[in-house]
Amino acid sequence: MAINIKDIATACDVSAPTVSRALRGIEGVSEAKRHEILQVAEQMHYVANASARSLVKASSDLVGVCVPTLFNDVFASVLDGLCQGLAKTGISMVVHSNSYKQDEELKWVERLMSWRPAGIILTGTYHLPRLRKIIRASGIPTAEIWDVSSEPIDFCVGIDHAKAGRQLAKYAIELGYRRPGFVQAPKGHDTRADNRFNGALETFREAGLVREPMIARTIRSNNFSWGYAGALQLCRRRDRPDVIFFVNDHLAFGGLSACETLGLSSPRDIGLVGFNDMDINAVLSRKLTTSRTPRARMGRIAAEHLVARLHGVSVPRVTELTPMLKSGQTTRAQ
Amino acid sequence: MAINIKDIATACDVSAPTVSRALRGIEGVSEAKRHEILQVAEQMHYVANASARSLVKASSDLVGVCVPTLFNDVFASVLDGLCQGLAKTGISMVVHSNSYKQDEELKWVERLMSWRPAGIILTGTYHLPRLRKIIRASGIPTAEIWDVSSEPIDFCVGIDHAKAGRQLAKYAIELGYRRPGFVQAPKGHDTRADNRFNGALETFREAGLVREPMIARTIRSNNFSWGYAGALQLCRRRDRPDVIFFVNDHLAFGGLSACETLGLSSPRDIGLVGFNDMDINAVLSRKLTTSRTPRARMGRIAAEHLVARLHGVSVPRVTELTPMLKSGQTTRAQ
DNA sequence: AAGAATTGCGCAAACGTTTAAGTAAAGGCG
DNA sequence: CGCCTTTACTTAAACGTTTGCGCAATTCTT
Repeated sequence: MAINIKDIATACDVSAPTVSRALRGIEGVSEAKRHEILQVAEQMHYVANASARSLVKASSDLVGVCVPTLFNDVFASVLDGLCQGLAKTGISMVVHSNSYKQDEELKWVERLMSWRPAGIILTGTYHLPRLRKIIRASGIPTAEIWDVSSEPIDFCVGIDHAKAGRQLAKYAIELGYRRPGFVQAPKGHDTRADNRFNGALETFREAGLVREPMIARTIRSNNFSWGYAGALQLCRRRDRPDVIFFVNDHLAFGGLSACETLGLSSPRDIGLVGFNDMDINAVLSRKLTTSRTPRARMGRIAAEHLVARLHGVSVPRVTELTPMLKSGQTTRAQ
Repeated sequence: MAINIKDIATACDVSAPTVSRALRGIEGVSEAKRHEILQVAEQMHYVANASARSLVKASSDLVGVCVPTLFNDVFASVLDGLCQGLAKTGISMVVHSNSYKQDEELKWVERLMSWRPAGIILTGTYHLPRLRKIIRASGIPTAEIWDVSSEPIDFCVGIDHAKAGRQLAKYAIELGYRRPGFVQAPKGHDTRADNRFNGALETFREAGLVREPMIARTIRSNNFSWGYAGALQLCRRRDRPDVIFFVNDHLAFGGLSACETLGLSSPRDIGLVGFNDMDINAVLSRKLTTSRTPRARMGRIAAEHLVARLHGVSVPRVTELTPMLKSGQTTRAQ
């Protein structure tokens, strides 16, 4: 049915390997023949068979990418950056969203492996042991993004979330906040968020300010209502926090609305702190205090490093980028 | 290096085809042998070679998905829905974001074809003629989502954007708005947005209300500032519009900020209308007037239909879903 | 109990490409 | 002119699966 290399070979009166070489631009084919072959291939609508190629090469030009969610500019940015960085090298992306579930990530990687992918990109540095083992054993170049670890599977490009949490907490303390509240994910749901939380909490503890942290750990169908519900829960306490840290900006926006609902005004009555600096923040009249994560850069670097690795060039095991604190109008002025 | 079916065959003292049949759960292998084979495969860490399988089957268990952008809840929703709908059937998604560029979509499809994908999912129903030809010729089940057309390549699942535009315009006219402005994409950039625009404009024209429509056609680095800039442009005109239609909610939020900057209050001084009903809208104290697009449902249906097609079951050529008008607080009350 | 049907398996070929090894012709050099 | 090198190609084998066919052993029929 579909045209293959042999059909072209017959049409051009040469052998299959010659066609193969001509198509790949490899030495050993006369200029005349090559030209003829390319022309015939074009007009016969020849489409190479990637499976056959992968079979003999024992490796494909596919790269697997697993993100925890697609409903987040961070991962959209990363995917977008990867897409642009990889597409020009002829690599295709096999994408999966695992809803923050490690076992689903593992299952997906196991399926992915059957394609002998050229590279793998995972989110975060916490994975099931079996996953680490499988990937390590395969020797496939693997990037872990968004988080950093001293012992990546292969190499990582990300930020130190605990540090980021500390930075935000330190800033809040300087502003005079003393009773922090946290709208978090259930433990283990989002390890990076947990790390930010722990970093922030530690900082408050070291300043001797917090014993029992006020935490809301609910999850809702979407990020905004999750933040809304969490903020509501915290603000209704008798010892209402004077500042709330949200898992990310999405939740913080929800929190902002919750405060309005309760008649609380930010920053007068309560401080609100997000994370990521979503694009929407740029156009808000009352900007959120948050931390700008360099996600586009992260995607670009991850793509570059991965491509380098595919060419056999070695890359740094750990590439730590730094988020930038952005003081907004949801915390009091200095 | 990697374990293959023959290694297992040797270890179990059977032939390769028997192992193949055992692993695939196909008749013709005794229960005892099958059990032994599965066990040995497991402990030898056997990973099937998808390329080899695809080669002989002349088709892979990959599905290609192309979206115009990832920075939009609509396509995040769709991808998420597809991911969940397809993953359980063992299908992997090859994803590409083409930045609304048709020629890039074409190039990507050409690359994709080399994998002999089981299915293809495209966004919208406008494509380069060559792309239609290629896909039609391949006979690969193909879904076109987000838009509908009476002549889909194969089948489509989406909404009628012109109708959606008309619905919003009709509502605005009922509310008494008479001088619409439009913050649009450059012509041809986003065909669906153009259709919504045309539908809305027509409706105003039919009501005898508009001669020369007021249009801002700028693009900015992100949607929010794009809407901001567009609104600014329209509001500074001497004959300022009394209602502005934005390509989507993202832009409308930017527009809302622009109005605040200019000291204009919505809905008192100006009406603002978005599209999509982004999740954030649910928690805003002043909700945007917009149109709720059934994107999650769209993704689910597209996945279901595609899976059905893969099993040889036929599906309706055109599945039209309907968006739901959501009146908010950025247009005056009825 | 003889023939027919079924079960459980092996053998060989095929899928489309790449790669290694080989060969004939052409060109270079003394 | 004979030898060596280079160029342009061919042939054969390999990659890991699946599939169609064949064949023996077992079970079922009458």
